[in-house]
Amino acid sequence: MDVTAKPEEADCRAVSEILSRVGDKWTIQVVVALRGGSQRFNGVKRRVGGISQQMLTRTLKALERDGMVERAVRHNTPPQVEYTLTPLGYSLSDTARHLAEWAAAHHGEIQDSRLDFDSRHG
Amino acid sequence: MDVTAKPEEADCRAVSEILSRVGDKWTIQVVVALRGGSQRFNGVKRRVGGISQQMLTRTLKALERDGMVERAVRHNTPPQVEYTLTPLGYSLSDTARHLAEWAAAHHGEIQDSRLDFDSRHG
DNA sequence: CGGAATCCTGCGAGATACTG
DNA sequence: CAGTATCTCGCAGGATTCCG
Repeated sequence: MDVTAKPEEADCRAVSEILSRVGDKWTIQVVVALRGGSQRFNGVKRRVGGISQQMLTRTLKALERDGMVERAVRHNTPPQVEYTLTPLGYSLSDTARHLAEWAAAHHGEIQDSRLDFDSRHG
Repeated sequence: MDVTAKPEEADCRAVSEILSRVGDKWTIQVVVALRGGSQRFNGVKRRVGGISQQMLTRTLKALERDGMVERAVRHNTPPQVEYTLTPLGYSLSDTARHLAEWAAAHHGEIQDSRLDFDSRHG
């Protein structure tokens, strides 16, 4: 964050920073999937649904790097890896909840506006 | 929104829905740029900084379609087009503020976690 | 000034196959 | 089970040019 920037500009950059990090297709869904508690790799995969192993691997690694999830390995056969949300990860999921509430509250308005717009234009 | 889905799943889908709509590179920045009041096309362009006319045109049109901004045309020479945030657009910018606060609060933690992670791995 | 039309590019992300 | 390694493709988004 640039301390010399004006508050509003800082806000703007901050938001776009998180969005570019968190606004991808899977990150939030994975975080939400982990809210209930620790999950193993394929457990998360099942919960998210539609995600490829590759994207899940990437997403989890990125989240681990950012301190959002913790990775615990048990060296058995078959191997087990548990993923757990950190407090930071939880706080992100709370923010996500806020987004979800906004979406639920205004989804109808948006749909209507689109229909109206589309009917007026071609 | 699917009413038959469980609450958590609904949340999850709702979040990813908004994110896929609002999580692009420019939407939020344009909304934030309009918080101060009505702006003309190139005014917004200057405020956002780094955006191409094409992307600004697209972003504004999408926001108009969703009922987030209003477009008012004055047929003079030179032509003038004013863009204004609707109440719905304002409410989105408030949600964005929330995201910004989260980012500001945890940016340091994330940075530290990344440095730590990168030093332990390659 | 405020766009529309066109071209071009990199990256997000899916599918598949292989490994420990 | 939990990954890694390629290969591929679509599309977000940049640059440039043209129009009323």
